[in-house]
Amino acid sequence: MNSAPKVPIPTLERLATYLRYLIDLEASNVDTISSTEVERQTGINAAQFRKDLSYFREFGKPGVGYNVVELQTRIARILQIDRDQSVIVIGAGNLGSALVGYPGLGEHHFNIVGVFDSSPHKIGTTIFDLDILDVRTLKENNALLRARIAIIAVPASAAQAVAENAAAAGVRALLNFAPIILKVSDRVVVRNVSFLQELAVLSYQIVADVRK
Amino acid sequence: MNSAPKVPIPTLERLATYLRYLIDLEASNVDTISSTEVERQTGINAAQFRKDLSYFREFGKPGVGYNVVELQTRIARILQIDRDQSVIVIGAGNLGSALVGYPGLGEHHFNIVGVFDSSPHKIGTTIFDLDILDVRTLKENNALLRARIAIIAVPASAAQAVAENAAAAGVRALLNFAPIILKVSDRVVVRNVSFLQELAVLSYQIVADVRK
DNA sequence: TAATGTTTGTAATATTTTTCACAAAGTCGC
DNA sequence: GCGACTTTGTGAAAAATATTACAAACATTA
Repeated sequence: MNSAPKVPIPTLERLATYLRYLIDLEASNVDTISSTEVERQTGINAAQFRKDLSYFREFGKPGVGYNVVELQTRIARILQIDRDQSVIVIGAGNLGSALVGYPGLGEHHFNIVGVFDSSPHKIGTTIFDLDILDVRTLKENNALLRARIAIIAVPASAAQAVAENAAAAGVRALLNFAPIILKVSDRVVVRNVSFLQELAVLSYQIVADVRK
Repeated sequence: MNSAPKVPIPTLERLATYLRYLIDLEASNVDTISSTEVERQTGINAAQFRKDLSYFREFGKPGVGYNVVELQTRIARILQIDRDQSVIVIGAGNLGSALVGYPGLGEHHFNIVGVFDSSPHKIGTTIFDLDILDVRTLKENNALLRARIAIIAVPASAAQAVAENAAAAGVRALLNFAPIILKVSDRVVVRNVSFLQELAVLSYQIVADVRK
């Protein structure tokens, strides 16, 4: 399906960073930007920026730089966030709730269309205008909701089962907040976010006295 | 200060993963584990595991494997999470609040000792038994709290200023949730968590049809 | 104790990612 | 239009990270 030379994950991560930055630039009425200026403002090497973009044909004009609006549009299209995407959140605890209420998601076309939980105390109640649904009805509900991205914000003990149910319900991508390595089919992509891992690395770095 | 051969960041990240896994193993009364078995259960290459550990002298016994409790203890010490660490949370919105209430942190010796916000509606109120303090008093308060790690959960527009204040207040490490690249002194280490970035990468990967 | 099997630690190799360096393309002032 | 700049896009080099492969260490069985 995808015959393009494969794009490194770090490049994709940086594309998202560039996009944020370009949105700010547009708001400041800057219409052109050079890779050198990107480096000055983001700390990301200018050649890195150019190489990242080079995975997707030409963007810039020699001697001038990049058109802010055009680059923004193209990166958004590459990342598929130029259109609305349905996302479901599984787990309506503190973290799940915070994510449902995070306005940044909607601003970037990630529309949360469903929230699921297993607790009878939560099912049927509402959170940020969304009904909390029974996680046991995930498959039936997602047949209608058609979300391809799920955010897993349940305890570690429930995460693997939830991941499998999500996959069976047609979900193709998981953003996993549970501190566990999920085993899923090749058809499903996973990214993990672990606060503890991040804190642990910082904790080490403080004493290791790493310099930039 | 640190003359040890420098440890790759990916290795540190994996150490945190191993630690979680070892805690589970101990709970299941497993007392010895081999690198092959680690690979089978976590998907992390066995040699990778051994190499990661090799940055910190020997751990295992040829022909046998690794003692679960001992390895756990040593990794915890390496990551400095064998002792209590004070952490402050700046920003008491949905996300900041969720973090304050996240029990996993305390379980791993990350003790949240202070929560700060700028909103007069929040200052003086309580969240999970902690008073919300005025972010303008960060420096004075941290002189007492002595946290070296701060979690930044404020809007992007406030994050840079907050980071600078935290650094001035003696904070040495920042876990930044704001979608912005912080500019801080060499003495401060930063790690960024961006939900949008994670979702954007997933969003790309769904259509790029990446296989493992 | 010897033979067999398992597992570690690491040197060597391979792969991935980043950075360098420069030709080609474009701008600007005169 | 010409010369002096600026900036892109990308091969080539460098650096970082992951994997392979294997000698050495230890266990186990007989």
